[in-house]
Amino acid sequence: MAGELVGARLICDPGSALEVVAVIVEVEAYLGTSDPAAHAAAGRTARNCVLFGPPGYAYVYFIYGNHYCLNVSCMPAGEAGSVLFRALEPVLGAGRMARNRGLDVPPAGKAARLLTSGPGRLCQAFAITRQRDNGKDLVAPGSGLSIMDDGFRVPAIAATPRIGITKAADRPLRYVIAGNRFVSGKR
DNA sequence: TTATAGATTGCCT
DNA sequence: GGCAATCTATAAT
Repeated sequence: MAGELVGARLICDPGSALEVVAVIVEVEAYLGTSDPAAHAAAGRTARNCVLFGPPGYAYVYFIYGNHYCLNVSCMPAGEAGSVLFRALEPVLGAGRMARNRGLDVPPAGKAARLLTSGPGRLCQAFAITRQRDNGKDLVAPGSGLSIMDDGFRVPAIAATPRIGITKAADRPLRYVIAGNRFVSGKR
C-alpha cells in the first residue's frame, strides 16, 4: 500500500556533485477514477495521462500558478492510482536544496522544515519541474530521479485525513512518520 | 471565448 | 488570520 513508500528515499542525480537525497516522511494516496479528489477522477487528459500508464512513473503537475507537485503512479496501466509526495527529510545535499529554493544557506533549527515540508517546497528543493521530470521512471536507476527503498522499516506510521482538498477529505489516506518534524502542517 | 476552481506557499496586517 | 501569484483543466457564455 501507499504507506510502504514512507521511509524510502528520493534521490536526484546520484553520483554527481549535484546529488540530493531525502527520506520520504509524508505521502497521500489518490485512488484514481473512483476518487473524487484525484486528478484522474474526470478521466484521462493530456496532463494526467502518466497516471494511466504503468506504475513507478513520475506525475508532475503545476498548481495554483506557482507550485509543482510530485506523484508516482502505482497501479497497472489502465488504472490511475497514485501517491503524492508531501514532505521529505533532507539526508544529503541540504545546501543544494536551499540554493534551489533561493536561499544561500540551509535554514537551521526550527526553520529547517521550510526546506522540504510541503508538496510545493519539496519539488522546488529538488528542482523538479513538469518539463524536466514528468513521465520519468522513478524505479529504474539512472533516470536522474529515483526512489530507493532501503528496506528500513519505520517504527510508527500514522494514517490521517488528506490535506488541502475539498472532496472526500475525510478518508484517512495520508501516511506520515509519527512525530517527524518535517511532516507538513501545523506543529 | 471567457470564467472559475484548485492536491500551495509566502508575505501582508 | 487574510490574500495575491498566475498555470491547467473544465464549465459556462
